[in-house]
Amino acid sequence: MARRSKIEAEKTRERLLKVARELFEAQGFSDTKVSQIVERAGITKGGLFHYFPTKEALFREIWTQLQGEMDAEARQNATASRSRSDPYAAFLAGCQTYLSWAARPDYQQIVLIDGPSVLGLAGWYEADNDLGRRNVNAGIEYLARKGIVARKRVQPLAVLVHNALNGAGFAMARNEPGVTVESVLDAFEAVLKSLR
Amino acid sequence: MARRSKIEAEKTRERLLKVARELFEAQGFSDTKVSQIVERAGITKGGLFHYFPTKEALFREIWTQLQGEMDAEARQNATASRSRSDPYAAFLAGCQTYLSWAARPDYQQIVLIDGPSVLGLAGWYEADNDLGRRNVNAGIEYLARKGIVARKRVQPLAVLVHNALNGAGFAMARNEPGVTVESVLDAFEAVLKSLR
DNA sequence: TGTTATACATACCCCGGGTATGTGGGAGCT
DNA sequence: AGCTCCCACATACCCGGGGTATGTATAACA
Repeated sequence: MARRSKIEAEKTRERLLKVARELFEAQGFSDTKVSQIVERAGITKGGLFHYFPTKEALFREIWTQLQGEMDAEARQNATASRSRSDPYAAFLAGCQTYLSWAARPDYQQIVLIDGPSVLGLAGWYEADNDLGRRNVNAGIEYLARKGIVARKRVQPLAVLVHNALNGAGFAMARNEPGVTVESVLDAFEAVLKSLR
Repeated sequence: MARRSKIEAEKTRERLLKVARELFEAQGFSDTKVSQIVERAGITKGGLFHYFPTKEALFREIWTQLQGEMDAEARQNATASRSRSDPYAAFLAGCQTYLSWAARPDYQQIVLIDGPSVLGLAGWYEADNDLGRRNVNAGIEYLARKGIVARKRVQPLAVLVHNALNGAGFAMARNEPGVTVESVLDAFEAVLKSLR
């Protein structure tokens, strides 16, 4: 076999991303072998390494892709309809979106579990700061402007809230009794309300 | 070389644990090679695999060891002096201990970063439930008995609080402006106080 | 003191990520 | 149309690293 058209090539690349994402989700990064990926994609190792320099680079692109999807949805929900005029509602909407993503198995395995170990603490944090936490920061900032929380507590509170949501996803994945998207969001709102 | 005395053997095993722990902390699990460990420990691969069936088993023991140390300190601080008569103070003391551990580089790399990816979500959660979260659960339970929080919110709140503390350690490691053990604990207490 | 069990050492296997190189056909130019 | 170049893969190979099979000398116990 030899060279394909540019359209075919783009399809191959997308097929690699799709197949790898499925495998990474199901088996984790280290248990997913390059041979498995290329087999399912219908090509050979040479093809994969033509598009991605390393297996880690492939993972990184999938990681970014997932985060991007989540961010897009969070932005959309946060600025939707009635939330537009109510910053607090926008904040809650963003949190809810984030929470529902943190409950997804693919998001957990790829972003939350393998992400830190594959990308390293620095790399993971760098990208995560730009996405998940921006919404949280905006929400806390709003509470500070309203005088509900002290300004000096904005940063630590944002950290606490962001990670509280992150970890809640794991608990939901385990089907812990009494821990669902609804109950967590309910408890979360109760805490925020008590702040007001 | 051949068989050593039991005392020597125990020292060898402890040396392996000590050296591996240092390497796991500095380089992470996957970047730490068995050859590195045995070289620093002054033996060969045969020796290591005599004590530990796999590299992962070695990691698991170190993971458990670290969690045990943290748990011991948390228990001690939670039941110390004046905290003994005040369950709320005991709860806070336990949280503070946990927070200070979550800020430690070794705890972060081994328990928080590599733990989930090496041990898997199930294994990590299983052990973590028995340790870090027991204290948090006890604290929230106490607040529920006092009627401060609704009983149905005990589980989700415990999840939120536990993970909020977990993630705060990462933020501190990054030297984020305004995020220290003191400021986080201050913000954390503010939230709890508003609940009362 | 003889026997056994044990604490390692030595040599090896094999899987998996990555590389070096080949090749055949599509795209552009004339 | 035909020639050339380049590119999308295929093939073959390397090598590092986890794990194993086996050997061996000595401590421990009878």
